[in-house]
Amino acid sequence: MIVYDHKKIERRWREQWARARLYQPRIATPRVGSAAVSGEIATPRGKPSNNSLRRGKPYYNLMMFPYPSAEGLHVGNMYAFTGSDVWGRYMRMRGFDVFEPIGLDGFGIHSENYAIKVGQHPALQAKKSQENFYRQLGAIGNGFAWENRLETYNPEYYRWTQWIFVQLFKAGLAYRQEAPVNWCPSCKTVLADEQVLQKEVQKVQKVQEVQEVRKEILRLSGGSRTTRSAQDDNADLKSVSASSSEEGKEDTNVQRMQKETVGVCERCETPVEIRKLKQWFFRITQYADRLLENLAKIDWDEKVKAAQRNWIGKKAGIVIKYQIANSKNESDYIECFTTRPDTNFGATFIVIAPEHPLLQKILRYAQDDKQKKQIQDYLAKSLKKTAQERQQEGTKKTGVFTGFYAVNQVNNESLPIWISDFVLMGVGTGAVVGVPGHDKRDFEFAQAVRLPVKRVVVGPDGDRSEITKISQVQEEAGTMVNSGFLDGMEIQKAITAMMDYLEKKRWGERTFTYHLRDWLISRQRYWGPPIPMIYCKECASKGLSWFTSDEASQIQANSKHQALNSKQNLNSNAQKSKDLGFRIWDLEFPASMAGWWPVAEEDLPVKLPYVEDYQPRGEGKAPLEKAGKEFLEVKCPGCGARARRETDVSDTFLDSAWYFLRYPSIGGDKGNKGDKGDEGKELPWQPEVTRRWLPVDMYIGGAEHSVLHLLYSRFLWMALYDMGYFDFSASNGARLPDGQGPALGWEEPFTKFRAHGLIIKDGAKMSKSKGNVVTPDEYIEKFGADTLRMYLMFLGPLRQGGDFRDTGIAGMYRFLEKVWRMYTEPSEYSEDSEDLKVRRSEDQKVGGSDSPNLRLSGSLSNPSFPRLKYIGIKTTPELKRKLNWAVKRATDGMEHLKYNTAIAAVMELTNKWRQTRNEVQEVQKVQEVQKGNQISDIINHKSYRQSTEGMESMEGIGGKGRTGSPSSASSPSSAGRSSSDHGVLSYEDAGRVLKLLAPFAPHMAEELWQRLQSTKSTRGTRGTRGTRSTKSTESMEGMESIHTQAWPRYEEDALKSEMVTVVVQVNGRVRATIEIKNEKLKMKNSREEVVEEAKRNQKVVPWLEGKEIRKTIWVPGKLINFVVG
RNA sequence: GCCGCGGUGGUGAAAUUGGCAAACACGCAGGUCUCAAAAACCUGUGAGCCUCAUAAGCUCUUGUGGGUUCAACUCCCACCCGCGGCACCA
Repeated sequence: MIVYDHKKIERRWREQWARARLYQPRIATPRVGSAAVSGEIATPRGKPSNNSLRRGKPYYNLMMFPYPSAEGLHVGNMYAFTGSDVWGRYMRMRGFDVFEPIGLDGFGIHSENYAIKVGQHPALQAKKSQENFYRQLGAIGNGFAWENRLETYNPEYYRWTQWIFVQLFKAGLAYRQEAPVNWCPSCKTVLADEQVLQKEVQKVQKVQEVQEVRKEILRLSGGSRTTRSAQDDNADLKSVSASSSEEGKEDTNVQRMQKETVGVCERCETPVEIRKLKQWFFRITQYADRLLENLAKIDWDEKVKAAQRNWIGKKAGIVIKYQIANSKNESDYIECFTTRPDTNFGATFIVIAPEHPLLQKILRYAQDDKQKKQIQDYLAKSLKKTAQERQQEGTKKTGVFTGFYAVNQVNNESLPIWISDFVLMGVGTGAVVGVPGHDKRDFEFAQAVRLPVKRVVVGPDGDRSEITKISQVQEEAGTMVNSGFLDGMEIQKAITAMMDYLEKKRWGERTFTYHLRDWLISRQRYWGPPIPMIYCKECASKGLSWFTSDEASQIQANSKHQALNSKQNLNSNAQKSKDLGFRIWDLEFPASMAGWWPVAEEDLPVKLPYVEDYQPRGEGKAPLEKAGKEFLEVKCPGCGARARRETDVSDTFLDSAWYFLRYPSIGGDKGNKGDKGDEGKELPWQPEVTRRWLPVDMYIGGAEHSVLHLLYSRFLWMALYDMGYFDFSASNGARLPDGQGPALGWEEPFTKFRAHGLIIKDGAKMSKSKGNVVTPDEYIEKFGADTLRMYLMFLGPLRQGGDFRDTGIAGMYRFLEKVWRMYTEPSEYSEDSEDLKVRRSEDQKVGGSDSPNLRLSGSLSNPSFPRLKYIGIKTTPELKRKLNWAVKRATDGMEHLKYNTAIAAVMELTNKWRQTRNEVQEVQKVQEVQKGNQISDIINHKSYRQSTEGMESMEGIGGKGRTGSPSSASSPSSAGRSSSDHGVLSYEDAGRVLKLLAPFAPHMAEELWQRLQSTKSTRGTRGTRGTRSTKSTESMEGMESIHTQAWPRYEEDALKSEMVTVVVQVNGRVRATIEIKNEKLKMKNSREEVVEEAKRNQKVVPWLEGKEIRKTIWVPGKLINFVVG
């Protein structure tokens, strides 16, 4: 017997596949007369093969590329890649020309930090990592299109990353601004909002804070009735403390419970600080609405869509203007955004953020020096605080009165204007109208600084009393009171009524707020693409920039930026654009852009210079500041004066936001070059190729990129689309599975997205600190990639992840060994029966003709024909049915990414196959013994008779096999033909089983498939194309890979057994099962007959005895339920 | 607090349209083979009860409590727990 040598097999096939370019799809549209069209190698040229799937429609199967930052890939990565590859292989077998590219996201902080850690220059480290990662990625046996790989640090790639930056700049979607930004003191760089995580930390409270909390507890427990002074509170506290015997307990309790959340760096978990720096931003907020609305139309995991909705955070509300009371100037007003204008009659104050622009005026006009000093002190204190400190203070409110009042025009009341750092400038308008009666946060502030509380809503509890406790603050539901024209209305109705009223009076304007902020691009780091911008002092002093150039006005004149220029794309973010000094839709000159010029497209890439001292310095200075004159000094593209390059590099997420666009256009006869666009300009992608392959059909990746990568990619795609860089209009909806284009008119880059789950190890999360990171290498070495793939996919649904345990993988190896044996184990019965000898000679006469009889008889003329134990000429009917069942279940499992069920189906099938074979063997043994003289005994043997009956009517899939007896697993009814048939599954069907296995265990499936094919070809049976040698397992020449074969089909009819099991219930409880003939169900009175049979059933009778059957439920072919009383 | 996903044997899990809960595995137990072990193969394996025992049978069981239905892991209502996202968001 041949041993299953996984190492040899896997190495061999990986080489063969590469040589045959099996996984290189036909990237370009086929050209007439072209001999060497990519991906056509495996098919004999000029001879179209109906078995060839290489002409299928394009299918772009994308997996998130890895960042090669650490020691290598672990089994978690392996899990994800395999999951994606299984899908790709399945789609290939479904007839698509599948493109499954791979690359490395090697630029960026991940890789740089790792390089710093191991003390290696990032450029050198990248080479090492690249080698290691590609080796690992090769070892897992995925069907990658290796010729199309890319690395983000390759100048040929980042040339185009920079190109994209330039395009966004020219479209007004990139801008530079001083802004408070998240600063990681450890990574010494700024972070996008998305890169700051909220982390809960345990914090032991200081005594002072404990007292604050205790005060609150006293209030909550009803200790105080009315708003009181701090002195009162203290007095109260003392007396209670003195009388309380449980004081100590309470203290520790408070200490234990205290938890805080801090913003930390996504990579190193260092608490983030806030700094003000001049930075480049991408105007993603301009796309907030489209990014939000399109979510409803794309086929993505709900989880990911929800995360994006949360992140975009659109809320409807109204901006209300409050006039400053003691100012005659009409432009002196405060704008407050609120979602709850219904409570406006309950407003008792206004609070503004310490960064609010109005404060400049307030300080200028403030009369009282003492108050001015107070304000300045407070501002100094709170502006010094980091966001982290502001947040850590939690619900503890502080504030200072400005001395100014605003007018609430709905009731002409004066609202004192306060400053507090709980109000954030970045949220809404940076000013809040305080309704302490119906907002818990406002209530806390009112209590802290002793402002009045007014009730305007009566909640469902009916409480109409004065609001003195936070538990009385009604936020959600109720009826309006003390609110003039709103009285008696439910709050929802009142919101609308008040909005209508305010808009009519022109005191307010309906609008939306968004949580989404513009995308911060600048990084003061080394390992990234230099931002391709040039700053010219000369131009700056004259107020010149690219936006004043001829090119800019040309673009403005015949703008392609349709969507950006159209009114309908404006939203409340227009407000923010205005604040920045320019609007993109009319390309008004932006003041902050003075002196800035993009590097000309033909001068790209701006190569990252080699800098010895690449480590981040902090203080907002980039390592490239040390790059030397050759890099830093450059001629101004505008005036020709000496100018300076930007030294920041761009965010890693920009590298990965467009890589899927690049993949198809790499390689082939184009090499790594771009292509001429419609206007003769070079583009990062070949328009024809892009039309053919994009958008991505299936994207699989981690849920951790729900907002970062996936949102940025969508934004970039939309922006480029709006700029007119993709033209799908004339193309190819036809390439999609159902001949439909995406519902969105190609506005989205990823038609389908699925998030894979995570792999844990023995119940614990894998992490370097725990030292339980599992690398695939050792398992591939020991068990092979096929076993590891199978094991990982069998753990559970792909979206769910699973727990990696060593015992489980050994079990999977056993399974594959079993399968191996079934395809290689020779039959122990070498003697031919008389019957077979006769047929043999007949076959020899027929020779190689295409007689259909050949299939049934099988030519045994070649002495090398391996006679296998488990594979023969015919498939027994019961196995045929099981095969159909398994195909159905496996197909279903594939479609829903529940690979575990697909594998289980194949397992069941092979179990059945072996079991059936064992039963046949029993018969054969009997025959061997009784050979010749006791034939009649054999013929009378029950199972032999049954099986021959079955064989006669069986023909191909969907054949009307019959077992002639109730099918129960233990009876030997499924025994195949006697000794003339050495096996119970036909060669065709054995091939079908391999096909089901092929996506999971691609190497073994290929090996066994080729063995099976060579066997067939030496037998001279049908299915041979071209000449095949018995050496074909050594070479793919002239062979067709199993991976381009059609996925098996199943026939509904073939699933039906002769006998059907009907469950008999009494009052919903199973009491018996009865077997009836399938045919019986088709008869007119089948119901009556089956019900009668059920009633007579021995096991059912006692349950019906003496009871009246009130109702009988009949689910045809499945179940009977007697309802008795 | 809001949004999303989930909760089924000792473990990973399965259950298609509301129709036999626990398929397929892992683990465990027993057996065959063996001087022995490993491997391989076979058998058993949700819990409880009845029974001398066997055969068979009965009851219970899908986070909790209700409901709809002849019938609920599946649908509805309320709640609990876990994971993930957002959050002094106005």
